Amino acid sequence: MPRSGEEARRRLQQAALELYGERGFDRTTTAEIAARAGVTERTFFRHFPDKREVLFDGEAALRADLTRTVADTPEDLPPLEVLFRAFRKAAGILEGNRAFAEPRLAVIAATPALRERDLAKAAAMADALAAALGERGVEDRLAALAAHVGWVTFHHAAGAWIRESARSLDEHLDEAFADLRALSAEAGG
Amino acid sequence: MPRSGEEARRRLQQAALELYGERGFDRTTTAEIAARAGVTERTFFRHFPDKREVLFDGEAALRADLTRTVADTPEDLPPLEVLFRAFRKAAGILEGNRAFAEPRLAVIAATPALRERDLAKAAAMADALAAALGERGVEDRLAALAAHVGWVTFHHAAGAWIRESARSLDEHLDEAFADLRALSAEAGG
DNA sequence: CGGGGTAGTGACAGTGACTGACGCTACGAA
DNA sequence: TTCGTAGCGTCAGTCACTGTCACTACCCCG
Repeated sequence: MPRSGEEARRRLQQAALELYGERGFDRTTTAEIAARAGVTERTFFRHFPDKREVLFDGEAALRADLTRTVADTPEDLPPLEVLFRAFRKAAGILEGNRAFAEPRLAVIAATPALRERDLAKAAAMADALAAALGERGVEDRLAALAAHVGWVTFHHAAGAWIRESARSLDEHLDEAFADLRALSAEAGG
Repeated sequence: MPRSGEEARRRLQQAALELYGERGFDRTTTAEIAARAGVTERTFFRHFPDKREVLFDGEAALRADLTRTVADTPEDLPPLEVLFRAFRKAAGILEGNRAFAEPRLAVIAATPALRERDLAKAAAMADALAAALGERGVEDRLAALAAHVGWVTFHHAAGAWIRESARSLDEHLDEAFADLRALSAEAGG
């Protein structure tokens, strides 16, 4: 029924998130998601390659945004600092999506199949960030390490932000990266 | 046909590995695996929960072996050193399984669905190692970090061992952990 | 204003992963 | 020998996912 295509896509995401939350991922069928979104099952698979991916649609945009920011950061800063600034810049997008992000993380945490996909997305994200750092001249292995560490720190901050509604994602990012610096400092040797 | 149960299991693993290598993971059906192993498709799913898991059967045993070794290491050593010794001790198991390990890694590297599962197994392994370190009195966050870093280093060494047949897994482990120490030393700050 | 291209969709059929239920048989213990 | 059980075969069924074709709303160009 929806004409624009983008609208159907959004309704499918919303319906999937609701149903995964209500009955659990395993006990909801793609046909049910499509029905709640007012389309056919076939249309679901036209928008998303599989039943899991419907919850990870924003990742590509986030990845593009982060890597572009990393590439465009002008100053000659240490790798983790570059990542930190990119995360702070991207935080705004997430802040506006909290109503979607919160139940999303809850469902992922409760579903092994979704945690698996989440790990794969994290690995892809780290690879992309490492490549972006490499473009800045950071040596390969150092870039890879910084990208992985940076991403898990961001992920950690996002989780804390969801659990602790009171403070902003920016504050959680500041705190997480401060903790990281402290950890690194005391781990010397 | 096989009577012991364990024999059917091994034949299913062997058949799956061969077929995944010959036609690729996506183009082999569980029925074909079962047929080559001389059993029914239903029996395949009695031994393995899904089509991917047939390649990850040894992980539980390896995990048990590693955590036990970590727990039993008597001296008061730094966390990464404890892990390093556990890996060296477990290396013997893998050395004897090279004929299985080599094509296995090739298939995993070539198949996104299997890489996803591999990442999940790595995360589970790191969690188990972190818990084992925690039992030794290592502080939680430090244990988690050491476990993750240790596991990726082990994984890295195992990959190098597969690619470079000439040298033993022990040698690759020595080199990987030496590299890790050098990296950590130069990263201070 | 009319006609053709196209993007998004519905309908339908089909494959293959995975599950539940039931019955059979080989084998070890009593 | 008999009985319990573990491993297996068989069958039916659900559901994720795919290929194909036809339809329709919209958009652009004439």
